[in-house]
Amino acid sequence: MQYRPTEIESKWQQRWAEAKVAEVDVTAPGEKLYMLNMFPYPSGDLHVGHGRNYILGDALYRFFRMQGRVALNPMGWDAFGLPAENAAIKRGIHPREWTLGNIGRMKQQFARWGILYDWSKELASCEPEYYHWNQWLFLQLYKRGLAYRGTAPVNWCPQDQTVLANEQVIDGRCERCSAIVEQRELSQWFFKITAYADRLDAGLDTLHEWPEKVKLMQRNWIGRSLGADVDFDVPALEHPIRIFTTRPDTIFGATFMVLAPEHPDVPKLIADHPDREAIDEWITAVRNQTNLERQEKGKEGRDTGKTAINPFTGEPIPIWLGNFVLPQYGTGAIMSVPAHDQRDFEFARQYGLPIKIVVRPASGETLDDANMTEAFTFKDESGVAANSGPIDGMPVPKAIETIIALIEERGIGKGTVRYRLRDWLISRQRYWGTPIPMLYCDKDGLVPVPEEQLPVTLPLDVPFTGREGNPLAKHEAFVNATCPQCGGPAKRETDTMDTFVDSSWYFTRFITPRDDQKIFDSAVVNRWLPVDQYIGGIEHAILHLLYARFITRTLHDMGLVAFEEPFARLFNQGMITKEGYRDPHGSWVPIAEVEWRDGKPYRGQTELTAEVGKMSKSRYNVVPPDELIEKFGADTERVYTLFIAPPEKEAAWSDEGVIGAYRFLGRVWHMGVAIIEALGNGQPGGDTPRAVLRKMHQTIDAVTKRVEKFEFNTSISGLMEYSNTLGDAVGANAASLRKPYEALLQMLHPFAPHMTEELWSMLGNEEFVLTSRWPVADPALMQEDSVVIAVQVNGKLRGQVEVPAPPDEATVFAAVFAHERIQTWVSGKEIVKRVYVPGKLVNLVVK
RNA sequence: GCCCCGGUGGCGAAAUGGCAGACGCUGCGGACUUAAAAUCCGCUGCCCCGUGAGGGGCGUGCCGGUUCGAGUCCGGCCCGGGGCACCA
Repeated sequence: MQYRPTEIESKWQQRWAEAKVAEVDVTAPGEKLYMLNMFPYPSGDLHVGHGRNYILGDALYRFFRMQGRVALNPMGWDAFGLPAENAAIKRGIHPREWTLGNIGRMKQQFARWGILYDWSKELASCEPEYYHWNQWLFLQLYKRGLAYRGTAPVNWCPQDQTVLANEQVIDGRCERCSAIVEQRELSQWFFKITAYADRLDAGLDTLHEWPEKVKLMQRNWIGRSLGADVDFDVPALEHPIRIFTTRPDTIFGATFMVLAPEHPDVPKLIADHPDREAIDEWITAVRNQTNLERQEKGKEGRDTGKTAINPFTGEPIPIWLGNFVLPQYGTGAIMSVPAHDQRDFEFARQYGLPIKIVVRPASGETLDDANMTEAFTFKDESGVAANSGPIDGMPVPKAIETIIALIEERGIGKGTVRYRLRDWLISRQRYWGTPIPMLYCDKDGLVPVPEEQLPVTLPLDVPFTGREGNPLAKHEAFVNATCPQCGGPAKRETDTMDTFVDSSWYFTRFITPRDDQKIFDSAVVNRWLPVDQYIGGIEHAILHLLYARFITRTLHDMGLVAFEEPFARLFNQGMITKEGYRDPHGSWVPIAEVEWRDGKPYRGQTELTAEVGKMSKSRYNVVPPDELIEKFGADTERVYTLFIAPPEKEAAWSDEGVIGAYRFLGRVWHMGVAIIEALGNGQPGGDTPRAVLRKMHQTIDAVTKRVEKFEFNTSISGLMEYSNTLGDAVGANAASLRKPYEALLQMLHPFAPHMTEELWSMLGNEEFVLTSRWPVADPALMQEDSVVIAVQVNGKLRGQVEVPAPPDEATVFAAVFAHERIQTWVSGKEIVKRVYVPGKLVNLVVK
């Protein structure tokens, strides 16, 4: 009987769907487990790289449900976003139609992979039933002052014709389309995530089951800095200028001050400057530069001709303007300590400003201040304050503490904490998103849409003409509304929300997705959340995961949820890459067009370069699952995908490697057929051989531990080993292997669910997915009959002896001395203490 | 520049401080076949000695340290990947 995966798989997929096996009653008793894969953007077709993500989640889900947990595994769609709108412009399909079509195809693909989702909980963020609550959430934040409209320099993507959040700008380019982002001064909607900076930072310490890497990235992004705000008197102004520094201990070395060109005091300071026009011109030029251009240009500055008084030395220091001082961070003004800050040092050298050393090495080593090539940055006890009056001789940390106390005493400033994090810009000048529920009334100004009027429905009948701004703004019926306060005419806000708003709370909605009275039921949500296991790509380390942590805290503060962290355990799977080919001009060559000559890739007469990279259509290196499943079955793809490498690692897809997984499943299949035949022949069962039983319990023990640790690759290799053991035994007495074989099927089920389900029923058992449990290892039966003891003398292997298990000391001694090649010996790790024989040190190592 | 994470056969990778390379791919040899595919069996880190059974040496990026014993722990380098980047 041949292994025919295709027939088996469609049969069971249909059966699982009909029986709704994954549907969960959220009020049912039992030990809950909330599994979640990050809900995908419905971009259309899924390739094997996407598959890794969902297969991994499904394997884990099946494992947990076999362990008796009430496991919820929902799936939905992050369905708003730019690609749908671009498709509409390019191909004349409505974004909604395009999105829903893609969702249909992706659902089919999930089914073909044998993935069990609770489809009764399905949601799509583009439907009014969902974005209604997105708008409701916005209003709650608005009420609490956490959503506000403000004017600020923002990132503008000229390609996508919209503003972007800081998190969506990568190396000065748009995350989505790679166009160079421009700075524009615009009035926009923000969420006040900075109000939660301290809690978002502190909360990271409680996330013990998150990858360190992700926590570190978030920590860097939030950028908590401890320091001090200090006022410097400025004779030319009526008020002092406040600076922020993380190194107040170096204040005696502050030899000049630098302001951002945007600093509010600048116009006054340069008002009577002889080169005022030139400086103004320079300021305008700097303001119009993108961050990228500023950095490329290097440091540039202008002297204002005015001075500030260093509050500790009492000396006047020049005030400069500098393009490297950021207006948005700190106070937009810095004290420059060129001796101990690299940027200040470079600036001082460039403009010939004085450098004064005020920290020296604790080691007593002297510093050569005449030939400095870089700043001496002592951040810890390795440095002590020098030339610094009251703090002279203090190690840096102590000096910081003391000087802050002095600053506060004198009333010229205070110790402060600053964050790099900036408010989350959530408005987008695009159509396909959640309308922001706000109105502009000539009389009442900015007016929120009353909750009972929600949802503000996104009109579907809009023209998609291309690049002339947001089509929503041209929809008269949408734009013109009535002011709920005065009853007069009002205009609707036409900006829509960043889709990251949609995804920052969807995990709470999955519990009660059809509730049309409220966003969710707090009691039920508090039972099911936090999510026990969250799975997704590392690309969301900052964006989605930070926003979700923020919004969850706001929900907590509204009294809607009891927890502050939405995801207890996080796992980031690695990408699947595939070799692709480029011609000498750099264009990608479809794999089908590559010819091989002397082991080298060619197209026509040109030799090609092989490259390994992310699968994408533009690279022509996508492996679609269809053919693969047609030929080998979804179980093979699942097993191969999990076996290929540790799941957190990037892995290169190998078409040859797939065959190994297929052969393995084939062997398991044929072994099963042989056992079933033997049982059917009335062959006496007989006792399972001890060695097989032992291997079974050892394997159960090992595989259980490995799956819990996400070590799917070694779980599968363990099962291969075990199956090889069974394969060797099957010739002797197949009928005696029923139990050990069933254990193999049980452990293999999360990886190859269809085949194991089929064999399970061929063995006459009840439906697997509904009844079977994960096997439990018996430690007593794992014990070996004998133990091999390696005898080492001075680290060299001298021989081996075998004694019955468990080994006792006397037997080991006797056996070792009886061994012809061993005259002396000593200690091992587990049984014996170390023993010294005259002149030699010998070890016993228990294996 | 700062901060992380890696470096083991031809390839993907295993290895609570205890016989490095499990498991799989590739390759080679064989069985089956008219033939091929598929399948099954054997070998497969490198070098040397031996006709053979077998034996010996070297091996986890480099240098050093701890230890009876190091891929694993410690110190210093080299190389690769990732994150942040005028954040004061």
